[in-house]
Amino acid sequence: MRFKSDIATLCRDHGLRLTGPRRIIMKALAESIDHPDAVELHRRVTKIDPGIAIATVYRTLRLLEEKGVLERHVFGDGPARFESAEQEHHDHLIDMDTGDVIEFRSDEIERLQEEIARRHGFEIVSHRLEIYVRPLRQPRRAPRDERDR
Amino acid sequence: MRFKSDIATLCRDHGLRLTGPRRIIMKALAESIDHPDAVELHRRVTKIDPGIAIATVYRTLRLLEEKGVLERHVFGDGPARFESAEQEHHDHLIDMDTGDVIEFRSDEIERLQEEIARRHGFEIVSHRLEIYVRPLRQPRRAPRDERDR
DNA sequence: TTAAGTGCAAAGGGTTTGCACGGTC
DNA sequence: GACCGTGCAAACCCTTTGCACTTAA
Repeated sequence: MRFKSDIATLCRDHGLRLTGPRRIIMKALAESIDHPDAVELHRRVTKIDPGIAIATVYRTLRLLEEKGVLERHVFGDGPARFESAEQEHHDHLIDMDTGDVIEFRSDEIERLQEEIARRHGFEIVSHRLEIYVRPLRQPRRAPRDERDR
Repeated sequence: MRFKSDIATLCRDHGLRLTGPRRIIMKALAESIDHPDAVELHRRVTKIDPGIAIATVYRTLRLLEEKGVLERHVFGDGPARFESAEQEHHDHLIDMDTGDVIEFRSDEIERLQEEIARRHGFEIVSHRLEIYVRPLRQPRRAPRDERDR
């Protein structure tokens, strides 16, 4: 997860004290390449400092969300998952087999949404587009031992 | 909420017993023009029979969802809200001022989603598009019969 | 020094479930 | 008469919160 600036700067800029737990939690976020939920993140930080309470993880996540540093997503009926808000807007493909999240962006879809909202007399505050998917079976040649059956 | 058939038929077709609570809950659903959640639905049915437990409402909703009669939606981080699954697929505009839900459909967006999923090597299982909106100050409301396609 | 941050445990909201009783088929 | 459905209360999961203690600034 990429942030605009380093952790100390991020805290200073938002009026947050740079505490031990905070540093570890934000470092774990920065090193995440996925979209972890609070429990998973807590698992990661307690490997470094087992004393960190899950309440602190929840508080830090909420705080960073309020400051606009993180974005919160709820896929299906699962727990909230987080990603950096400091990147271009995008939507998500969710691989239902693995839970993996793939980011994508479609200007065309964005434009159509604007148009639909306007046509109904609204302006968009935010939106959420999630496509729940399964891997396509690759068309493949049958291996030798599967032929001629 | 419109169902394909009457309540008795709906139950029989899905192997469900037509009990008193069930009849009242399904009648309340049929008469709903909005997208109620379990608590709101419970409020409505207890006006007719105050003895109906909220657990029964939850069980009935889950059952009907599993049978493919209802669709479950979670808007924002609110409670699950339900609508008939026996209608054409559509997406939702959510008026953030009132909580009202407006249905819309865009074949163009559907097509683009298919394209995106395929390009990433996936097939779509389901998707969810929610546009959170606020009324424009000089609203130009779409006529009732105007379509998005 | 002192307000912000923390750990812990308890509480919260929405939803599900175990149990014994009651009603439908 | 089976067995499904129900009411009730307790349990559940994820998340927040009250409290007393600790710590960064």
